[in-house]
Amino acid sequence: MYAQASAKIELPSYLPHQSPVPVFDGPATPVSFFTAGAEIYAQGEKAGALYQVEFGAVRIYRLLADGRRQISAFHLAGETFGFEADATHHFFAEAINATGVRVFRAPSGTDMSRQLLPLALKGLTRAQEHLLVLGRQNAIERVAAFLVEMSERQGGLRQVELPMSRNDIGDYLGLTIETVSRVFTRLKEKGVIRLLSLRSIEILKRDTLLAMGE
Amino acid sequence: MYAQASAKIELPSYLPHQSPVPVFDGPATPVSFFTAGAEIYAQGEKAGALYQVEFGAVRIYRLLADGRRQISAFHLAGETFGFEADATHHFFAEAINATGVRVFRAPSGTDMSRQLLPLALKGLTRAQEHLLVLGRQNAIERVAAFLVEMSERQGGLRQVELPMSRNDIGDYLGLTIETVSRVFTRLKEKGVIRLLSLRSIEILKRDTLLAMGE
DNA sequence: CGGCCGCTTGAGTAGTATCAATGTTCGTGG
DNA sequence: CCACGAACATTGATACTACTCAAGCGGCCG
Repeated sequence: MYAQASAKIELPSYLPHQSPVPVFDGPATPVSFFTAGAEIYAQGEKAGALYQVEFGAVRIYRLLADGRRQISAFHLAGETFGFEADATHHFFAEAINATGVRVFRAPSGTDMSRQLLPLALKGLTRAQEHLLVLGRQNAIERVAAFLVEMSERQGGLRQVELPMSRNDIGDYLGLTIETVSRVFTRLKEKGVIRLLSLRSIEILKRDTLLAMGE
Repeated sequence: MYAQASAKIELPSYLPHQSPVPVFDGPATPVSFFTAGAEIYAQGEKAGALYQVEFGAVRIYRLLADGRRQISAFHLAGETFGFEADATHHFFAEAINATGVRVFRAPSGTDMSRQLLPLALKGLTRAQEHLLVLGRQNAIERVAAFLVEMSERQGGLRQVELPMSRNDIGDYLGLTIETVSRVFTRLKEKGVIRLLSLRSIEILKRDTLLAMGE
């Protein structure tokens, strides 16, 4: 459907908060460009490569047979994804916006354990913390936790860029798009946040937000 | 509160389905015994050791300030846990029943990456799959997925031992104890499962259960 | 055998999903 | 640069699932 595009990519307005340091010492690999919605890899595909976001954002997700979707992670500029427990991808990866991804393929025989372990452990901790959000928090708490997380991942600034749609946020938080929208409205009414645009919010009461996200 | 007990441990009726192979080649370490409810480590404690379940079962969890609890994982005989992204434990670990745990401490300077990476990746995949359950499945689907998971981890047998209480199951699935109980009743009424005892079920219609758990 | 803890069952409610309509934004082409 | 259309987001009304509160049951241990 969507193919890789190598021309006419608009640069997003937000920049990497984490400098994209190569994952391992190897030959410089080219950057692949993906348009909004383009698939980077699919569940069931053969795995093996590592992917580092240069700019843009990526969603990692799984589907149920009836189409219900759970996004297990977003990856922003500087972050690495794509490692798997076996030779197969267990998830889908898609570009959310126009996105640049650097692909690394370790020469066969190379042991990447030392480089990969910290990334895997970081991901594991983040996933387990997200389990608490999905299992035990209500809609307001989930959205608050999400906004705090996005803020911290963007350097803790007041202004937070949300590269993803309300639909993506819902599928990340286990909520419907309508509920996400209503919570945003309530947070606005309470003066906790302000919407600069649909994809850009300003945090006015950080403490309140932190307390909500628990 | 609960201290390590070294005497009068009852052996549980279920056996390891996975032989407890030492995690790394090192001096044989003794087995620590924990009574039901005993803490193995706490959130905030200094991490560093690895733990392998010899017999019994362990729950890994986090708490919210108001006491809500999310169990992120159960570990059965043969499984290894306790590795962290940094030097601090981010979760609590408790024995569910009388449990034997072998503790490994790598000599300082040892690089365990090769051994740990597959474990971390396995845990990451399992956590991400659990996100789908918590985020997008209803009560019946969650319980069905749980029973299938427990069955598979015990060798795919018809009879499944549940070492944990309904409360633990609820906190793992993001449900209340009452809802878990009601779902068990419905599954019984539908002839999908049969309760041999509170902690032991027989799967009568595996296909139905698989379809429910998606 | 009695008491306690864990489990089950029931009634009522809160919170989120669903369905539906309206409003807004953004990208395209005139 | 503006107008249009499609996709995305918000708002409202209603339904339904799972939670809360409460009472009763049952197995297990002392």
